Amino acid sequence: MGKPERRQQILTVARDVFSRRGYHAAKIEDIVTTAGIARGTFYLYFQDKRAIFEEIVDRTIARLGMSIVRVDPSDAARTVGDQIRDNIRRVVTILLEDRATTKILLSDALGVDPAFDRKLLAFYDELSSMLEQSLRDGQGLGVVAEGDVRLMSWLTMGALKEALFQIVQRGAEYDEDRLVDGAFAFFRVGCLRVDGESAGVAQQ
Amino acid sequence: MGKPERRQQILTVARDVFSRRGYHAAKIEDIVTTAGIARGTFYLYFQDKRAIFEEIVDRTIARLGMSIVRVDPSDAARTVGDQIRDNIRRVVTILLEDRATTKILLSDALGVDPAFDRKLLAFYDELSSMLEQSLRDGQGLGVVAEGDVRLMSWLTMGALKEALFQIVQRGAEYDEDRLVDGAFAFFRVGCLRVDGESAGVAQQ
DNA sequence: CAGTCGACTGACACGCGTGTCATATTGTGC
DNA sequence: GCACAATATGACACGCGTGTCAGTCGACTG
Repeated sequence: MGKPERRQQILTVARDVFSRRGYHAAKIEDIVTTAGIARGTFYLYFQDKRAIFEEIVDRTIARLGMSIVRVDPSDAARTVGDQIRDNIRRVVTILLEDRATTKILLSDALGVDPAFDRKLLAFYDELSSMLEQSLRDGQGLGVVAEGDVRLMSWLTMGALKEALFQIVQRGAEYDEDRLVDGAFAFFRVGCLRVDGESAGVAQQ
Repeated sequence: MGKPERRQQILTVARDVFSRRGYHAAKIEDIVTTAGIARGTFYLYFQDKRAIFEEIVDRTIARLGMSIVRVDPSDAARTVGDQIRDNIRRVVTILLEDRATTKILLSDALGVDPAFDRKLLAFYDELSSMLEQSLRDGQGLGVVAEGDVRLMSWLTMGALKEALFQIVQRGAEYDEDRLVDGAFAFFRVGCLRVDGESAGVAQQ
């Protein structure tokens, strides 16, 4: 087996092991025996456990980062709603494509080590800021509800994260379109239909 | 110091250490030195590291479980909307009350060990099922939008979890009312205002 | 066939953190 | 101020997983 193939093989095996056991419970021994190689071979290809983990997660993070396209309200071809929906779809597609990595990203990636935590939180921050800015722009255009955009961006990100986590966590099949449309509808009109009857104070 | 006080002291210190360092990075040594006691003393009060962690998390989980009250549509005094808002408020109050524990619960609790993971996931499942059932009931009453209730319950839970996580993670002050009202508004009417213009397929 | 080189091997040493236990210290009733 | 229990101590042994490195193997070369 050539060097690049071996490297890729170890990466794939490691991804599955991390996904199954979680970062801390996953032993190099597990990866090595599953891959059918010796302990030492692993260290010819990766510096250490953290390095291979980081590489696995980084790939998906990078793809996610690329997948989000700024909404252009002046685009005559695609409505703002459709552009938003497309963003959701791209994120969902990437994350459902490689479920093992998604599970790692959404449940084990935090708590690996302080430096990596910072990196991951920085990524989420970046996403969140981008979303926040988009929402603010949207408010100016009247396509986003009034209110705290920072909170909205958290709520939005969290909603999608949890849905994707549940789907990959349970290994359940779940139709991509169903998820994208369901999430989009949720962001567009919420889920409660209690308008008018609530005696609560209106926000803002 | 009496036995119960000492026990409580260790619990409090441990909570802070877990919150700061995360489960795996937190050493018994850290807890013990912070509490100003000897290593052996710790083991007089708790069986092991996992046991004290579990006790910390269990408390909050139990409180959360108790805090959610079934919505009663026939209640003349409180509208359905207000009852839902109250549920959100109770959850938020509990989780913002003890931010250290909330941070542990929302970022470190998964990946501690397989048995504990199952337990935690079972709890989330329970919450999710309860919510799902409520949403289904709500659909019957016309106060919940049509659509996949399971997905809605994930989106809802995730939205709240992320918002709370971000707040405690950053140690940011965030007004409880602002959060409750913002989240409620989000669940009620979403955040996008792109009605009519979207050429996308309507869900369901 | 000897020589060289890259890929692979796996026994082992090392560090680290946990949990124990024999001992010390503190507190209490008489 | 003694006896005895309750509480606390911390050096230590143990297990475990990581990362290393001296050495094997086979392929290719002149």
